[in-house]
Amino acid sequence: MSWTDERIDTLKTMWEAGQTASQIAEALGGVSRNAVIGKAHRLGLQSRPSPVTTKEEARAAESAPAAAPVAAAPAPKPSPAPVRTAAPAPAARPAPPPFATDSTPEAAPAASEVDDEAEEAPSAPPVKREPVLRSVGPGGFVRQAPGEQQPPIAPAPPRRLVPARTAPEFANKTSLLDLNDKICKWPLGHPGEPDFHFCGDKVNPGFPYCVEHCGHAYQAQLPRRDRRAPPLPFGGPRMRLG
DNA sequence: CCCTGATTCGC
DNA sequence: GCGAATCAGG
Repeated sequence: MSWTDERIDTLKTMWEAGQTASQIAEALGGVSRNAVIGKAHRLGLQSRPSPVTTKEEARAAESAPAAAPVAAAPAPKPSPAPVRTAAPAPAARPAPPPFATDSTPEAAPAASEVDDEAEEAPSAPPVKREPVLRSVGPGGFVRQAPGEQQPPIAPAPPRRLVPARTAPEFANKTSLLDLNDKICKWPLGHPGEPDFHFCGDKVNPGFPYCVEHCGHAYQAQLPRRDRRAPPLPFGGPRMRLG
């Protein structure tokens, strides 16, 4: 695999969004985590919150919160003081429903409301996590262990980078940057359009999609005579424009 | 052990 | 430029 502009763009975006190198490598495919890191550095995307802290940083982080902030004894060595911009928290972000209740009434013409869907469970302890389930997909597809085989490129590849700016009405929807191993990556809409997003439901464990979309992605073979023309979910192979 | 990113260095 | 190997912290 080579670093096409497209892939580089994906790398940049995901890297800046706080996705880990492993996640980026997996999303890109065909490259290792190291390759992603190496490329990121070569691109100058250097140094995000790294688990590895230098001794300088460690001391700074240690003394800073404790000591009075006014002290500010300028260290002889310019410690970068890495500012943790924003709050990445890439992994744990299930479904932030800070719905913009105010008015943004322009687009989303046929958007049925979902706000009555508000989460209940006022004090429900979210203790139960996926207990190594082995499920059988709805389409009758054969369940495979996650490591056994790469999932086939089922629907339109989520490769196509989402424009960084998504219409605010869909800001709470699952964007490329929200993708992780626990949520359904089934694309909805078309890349490049403002309402393009991903399903975002909880995945069928071991699969990149939720149970419902696994049923779309993995379909048991039918006898040929019973088979109809394939649905071509996204218009078939991408056309090259220009 | 697992994970993470950083760095090196042969290609 | 690339990325495996290696390093080093969590």
